[in-house]
Amino acid sequence: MDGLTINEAAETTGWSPRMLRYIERSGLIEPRRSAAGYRLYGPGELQRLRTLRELLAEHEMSLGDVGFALRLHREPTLQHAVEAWFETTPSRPEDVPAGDWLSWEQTKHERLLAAIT
Amino acid sequence: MDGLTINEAAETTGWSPRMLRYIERSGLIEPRRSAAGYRLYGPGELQRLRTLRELLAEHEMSLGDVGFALRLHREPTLQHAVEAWFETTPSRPEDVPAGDWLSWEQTKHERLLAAIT
DNA sequence: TCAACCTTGACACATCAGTGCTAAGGTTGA
DNA sequence: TCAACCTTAGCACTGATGTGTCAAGGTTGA
Repeated sequence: MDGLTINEAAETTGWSPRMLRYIERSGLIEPRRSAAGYRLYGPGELQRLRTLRELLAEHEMSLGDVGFALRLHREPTLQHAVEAWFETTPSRPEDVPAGDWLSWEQTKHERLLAAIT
Repeated sequence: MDGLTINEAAETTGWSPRMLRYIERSGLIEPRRSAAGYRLYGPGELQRLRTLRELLAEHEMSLGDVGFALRLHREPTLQHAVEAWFETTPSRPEDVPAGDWLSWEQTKHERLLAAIT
């Protein structure tokens, strides 16, 4: 059975066995299994587990954040959508002649009317 | 007072006023303020608010996720750290002569001993 | 002036993330 | 064989997210 079992991996990485299972369910690090279903952690997994701890500690982020970064990494569509949102400039009153966009956005009363309709 | 007030912005974007304040505290969209401190949403903010809703709905993600993506966008250091973690290959037993890494990782008993010491 | 709006602060509640622990049952190796 | 390990499932608790609502007090505009 080459590879460390969950308790051994926990010992050498500093995570608790409980968290190793949780990290696995989060899709971050999925060790292979022995014939009987035991988790077997190889050197690669152990390294990823150790650096994962540093990553979280040094950059004030959560497992969920890493999980999302992984999604961005694997889903180009998602990455593009998010970047497109960033491109939506925070404010550009020049796009529309001054004072004009407000009328386009409708006046308060017209909007209320529209809401009722 | 050019710009929509919070309730007006809520009406046209579909968010509740409560959520607009929440989104602001999350650092996602921060409207400018009038002299008296009223939030004033311009066309840019309104657009971002609308597209934000679509982004969340269409990609099964949370405001926290967008916030983290924004951090990645603004902190190259963080982005590099995360990418470096992804590079840590999920498993590469070839790096070390077969059966060797296990001894390097110490045997179970040696590790237990080390743990006590 | 005064109704209708705005502000911040706080209570409340559901859901999820993170984490520990126990239970019931299978695996392993000296 | 049997102690020591593994598995999944589930209860439980803290803290954060997401969201509503109410209170006390300032702003605005007809």
